[in-house]
Amino acid sequence: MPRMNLDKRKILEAAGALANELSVKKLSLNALAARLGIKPPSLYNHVESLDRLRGELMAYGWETLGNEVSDTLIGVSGDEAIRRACHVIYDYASRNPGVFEAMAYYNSEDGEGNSPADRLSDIVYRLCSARNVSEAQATHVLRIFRSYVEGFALLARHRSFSRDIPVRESFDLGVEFLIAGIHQLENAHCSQLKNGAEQPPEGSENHA
Amino acid sequence: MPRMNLDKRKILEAAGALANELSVKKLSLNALAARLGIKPPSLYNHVESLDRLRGELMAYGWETLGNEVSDTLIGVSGDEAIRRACHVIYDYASRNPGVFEAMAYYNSEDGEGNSPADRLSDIVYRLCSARNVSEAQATHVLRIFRSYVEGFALLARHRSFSRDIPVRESFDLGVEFLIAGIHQLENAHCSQLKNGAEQPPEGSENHA
DNA sequence: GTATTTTAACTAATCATATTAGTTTTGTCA
DNA sequence: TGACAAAACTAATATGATTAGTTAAAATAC
Repeated sequence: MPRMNLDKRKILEAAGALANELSVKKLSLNALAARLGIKPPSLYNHVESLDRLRGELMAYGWETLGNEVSDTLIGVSGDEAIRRACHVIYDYASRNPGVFEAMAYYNSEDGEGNSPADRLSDIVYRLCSARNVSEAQATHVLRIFRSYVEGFALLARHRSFSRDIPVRESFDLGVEFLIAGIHQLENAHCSQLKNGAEQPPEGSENHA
Repeated sequence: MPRMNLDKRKILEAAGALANELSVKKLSLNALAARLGIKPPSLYNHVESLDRLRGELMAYGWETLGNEVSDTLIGVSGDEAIRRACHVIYDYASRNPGVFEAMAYYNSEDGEGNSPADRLSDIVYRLCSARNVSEAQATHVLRIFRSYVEGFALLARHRSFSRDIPVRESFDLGVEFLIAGIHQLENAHCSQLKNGAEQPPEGSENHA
């Protein structure tokens, strides 16, 4: 009978914590209600259904992550911006495995345009147009980065990687591969423009 | 009372078909039993639990995919082998979205060492050692490829990509980025060996 | 060929969880 | 203060996984 002072935020935070502890698929209304100190049916005053809750958790995760990425990129540009964005995403996924799983699974199906994918789009598009990479190719680049980063985070979460070789190094190397790929695009485009001979990309500067 | 002639294979095929039609999370014993012409409890003569079934579906998917990859690679080597392997995986994921989702989600947690990830390992390791890429780096390369290909397939499945720009082109471009990355590693290693100055990698040969 | 054992189907029952219906309580606002 | 809306509750329903216990078909032993 007492009133908890619940709002969407508190509920999503509790749901996120549960998802991180148990995994999304084990996130239940029972467990969530227990954690919030209410009975399961009371949740329906705040949420339409369990499935919808998962969808909102996804949106909440993207929003949080989008903010973290934005914060990291203040005053940073060029390749370094991409690197940092990738790292922030990867770290977020490590810290919030359950929420990140929701973000990957419940992708954009349930309405809720995923704003931070949009935010990431912006970053990549800006970086690409700062170089001479066409918008169509920027779209390719965006898809490639998202695929790599999300795929890596999911595999790492599922412990699909043996642990004898540092996982973080693999991730970083992949990011450098992709950044080098952008440079290739840029150079290909430049040499087209200049109509000159093929100019080799410089390669990543900091990797063994 | 009549006896269906069920075996694991038939059951997994029906489960796979259902997963592809409905998605893994909607794969239920009810639906599966109905499709097989038996009552739900009878399934327990063949399968330990729904969760275990999903795990076996994952293993079955990896095995099938592993065979397809092997078949494709007969008589093919070098970069082309990598390209083909990536395409086969991507096609498989497109044809069997539900099963592939199981393969990504239920990764190796539930026992069942995933043999075809091993098969892919073999391919990548062989390709790397044919060049001068160390074993540790081959591990990085393997992780990077898996992440990219699985991540891309999942995002494509979830329709996270706008459809105005061909998705397949994005995928192919990413594969070329990663192949170029392997070449970079190779060159980096060669120039170390020769103790020469840094030699810029040549870049991928066939992309705009 | 019959008897025994195992296998795979069944029905009936249980349990967990999401969800709905209907009620009560609490806080807000005129 | 008194009406109203929001948010909690209890009780009930539905669905789906799972278990218990039963029966019939196939395989095996004699």
